[in-house]
Amino acid sequence: MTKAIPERGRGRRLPTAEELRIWRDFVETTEALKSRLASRLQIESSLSPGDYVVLLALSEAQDNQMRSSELATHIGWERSRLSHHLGRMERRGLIRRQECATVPRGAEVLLTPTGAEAFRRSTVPHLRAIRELFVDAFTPEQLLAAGETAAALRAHLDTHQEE
Amino acid sequence: MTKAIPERGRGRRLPTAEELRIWRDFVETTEALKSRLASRLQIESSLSPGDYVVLLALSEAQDNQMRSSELATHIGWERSRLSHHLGRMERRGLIRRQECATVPRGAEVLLTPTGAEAFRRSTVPHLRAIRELFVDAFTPEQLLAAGETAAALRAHLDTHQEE
DNA sequence: TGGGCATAATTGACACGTCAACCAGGTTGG
DNA sequence: CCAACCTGGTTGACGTGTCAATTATGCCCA
Repeated sequence: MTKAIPERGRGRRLPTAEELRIWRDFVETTEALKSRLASRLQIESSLSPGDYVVLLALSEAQDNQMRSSELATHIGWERSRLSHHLGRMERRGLIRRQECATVPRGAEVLLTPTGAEAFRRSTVPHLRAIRELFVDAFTPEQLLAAGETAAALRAHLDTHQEE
Repeated sequence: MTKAIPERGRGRRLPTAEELRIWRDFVETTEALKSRLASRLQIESSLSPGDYVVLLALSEAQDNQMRSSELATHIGWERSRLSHHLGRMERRGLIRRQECATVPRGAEVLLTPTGAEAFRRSTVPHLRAIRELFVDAFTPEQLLAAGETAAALRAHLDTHQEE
């Protein structure tokens, strides 16, 4: 059945002009959204999106601290990326790293008072920006549709892992 | 009418948990999509997404060349970003820059045979990847919905320029 | 006992982006 | 005339991300 068109089946088909237009619109727009939010966060709180996710995770963690690789899996980052980022955050006094008592060679990442305060001050403006730039872009139905778009995409990407 | 709830009108409302969930899903997924496509392009053609858009623009340009700042506005990049990127592409022999005859202080960017060939070899695999990773994630209706999501978002971002 | 292995994390090299500063060459107005 | 500005473009500094290599530590087992 799927072989009805022998040499040009689904596996070889290229996107139509319309599909490509949607694709371009989609990437460009999400790109713009990301950068607008990043710049708001930077201006209002002197934090990058990366800083924010790290601070958020630590704020919600037991004792405001977490093992480095747990943190990495929790926020879905590669260890090396996290390591670089923690280095920069440590320089700015937002977090601290110390030897982990229980795990050999483990590093405990912990929120400093400075970091906790920076996060606390950033949340409301950041959430407001998310509402203004993202949520308010849609009607309630459109927002649900956006959620379903994301869900479909995610499911597809998850099942089609790189071989 | 919009003042029905005096002190907590639209201007102050924060996203609900559900809105936030959708938001996070949306950014994370688009992020993953972008990186998956970039890595396919890299593996299959040794090009970055940036390379691709530059090469695409030049391929479609008159005589395979374009003034630097025209190119920048055409693909929607800042001049400085383009300048840096062209430097890297020039090092790899994909493009060349030369003085512009007509415009004082103008730089003409032109496709080299190497660049043209690299682009030619990259298109089909790249389009295929777009179909596999993006288009095939959706039913036709979902794809349209994704297009409308992008359109609504873009319209919103355009009208709400940074003040 | 002493290789090999696995795990946890860091490091270095390099691509990419942004921001601000800078460098030409006009044009323009006091 | 020349200073003030505008345009086109580059540069440097720095934050960010990926990949591959490296370091440190414990474990397993021949």
